[in-house]
Amino acid sequence: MGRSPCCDKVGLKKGPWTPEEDEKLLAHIEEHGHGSWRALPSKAGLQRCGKSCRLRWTNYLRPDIKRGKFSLQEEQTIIQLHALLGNRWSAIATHLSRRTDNEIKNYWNTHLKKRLAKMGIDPVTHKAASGAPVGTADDVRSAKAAASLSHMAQWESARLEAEGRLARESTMRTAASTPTSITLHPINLPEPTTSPCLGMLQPWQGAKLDLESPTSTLTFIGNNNSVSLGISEGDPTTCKLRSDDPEREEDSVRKFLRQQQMQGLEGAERGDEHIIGCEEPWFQGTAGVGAGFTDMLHDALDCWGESSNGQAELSGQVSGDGESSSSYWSGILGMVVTSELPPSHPHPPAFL
DNA sequence: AATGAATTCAACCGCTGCGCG
DNA sequence: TCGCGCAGCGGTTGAATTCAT
Repeated sequence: MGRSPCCDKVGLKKGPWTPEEDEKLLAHIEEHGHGSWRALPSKAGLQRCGKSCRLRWTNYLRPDIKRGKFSLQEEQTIIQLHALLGNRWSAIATHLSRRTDNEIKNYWNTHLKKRLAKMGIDPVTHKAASGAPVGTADDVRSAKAAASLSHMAQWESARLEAEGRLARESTMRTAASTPTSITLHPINLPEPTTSPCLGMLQPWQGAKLDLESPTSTLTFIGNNNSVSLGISEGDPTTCKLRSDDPEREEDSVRKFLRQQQMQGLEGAERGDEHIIGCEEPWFQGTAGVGAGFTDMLHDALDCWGESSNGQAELSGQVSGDGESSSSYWSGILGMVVTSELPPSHPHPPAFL
């Protein structure tokens, strides 16, 4: 670090791009691809640094960019993903494939953050802000819903981390051309556990490992190794996939994720999968999670809205989407708000 | 109509992670 | 194994635009 910025080179232009520069960059990339960004400016005849060119391309010139107002669905997706991923804009952007990370970041900072704050939700933690009005039964219900959002976010975040790690490793191992889909082979799965700990994961079992997810490039090749999900003895709240052997450990995580997937598939066969108009194909696979979050978020926002000005603003934008709520996820929310959620599971699982 | 405040968003800056020699 | 160079990411800036008075 401490390296001097590439744009410090004398003679390199900074600031807004001119139409002529855009044209040059566009023409060059269309003809040759971007190749090495560092080498591109000289090849394209631009007095810019490669970094600037890359930024201009990815944030503005790329032909597949969707510009303009964000739809309600996109807003929901951003809020959900932000709850799960935090300020990882590029990761969020992969789920809104036609939006750039910069645009999403800007939109969050200028619109969504403020709106959540207005609703009494801390945009950082996605929990009810400390100063949020609480008192009525609805307020209490809202607070619980918000708390559950955060709780779910922790669990899901841990799962996504594990999934992402496996995806990276899997990608390195397979090193195949550019497979973007997962090949699932039938395997012998263990009976679903009745552990109270894993029972907590039931809500996520409706979420399949998505076949098109940009973050899910796993390729599961079936094998007959036994699954051993380590449950910490004496502490049912600690779900830990443990092993002394990294290989077995990875295998366990893989199978754990696959178990969730298979059960999700079973759910789909039963027809109890609900999808709320997610734009991205991959999202449909994980709609259980997304829709659930959406519903819960809506529910929480609705509750707050009844006692705040935020409702008017939000309701004005909510169309018929809310109609297609998931009974599955409503059930989860019901479990939460009626305090059936065991309070003894305060920690997300450690997918180590 | 003028002006200052607020908002938006393209672009920059600095840091991190990864691949390669 | 280590160091370098590169691409990519997230935070920040500031010019342009819109809004309020």
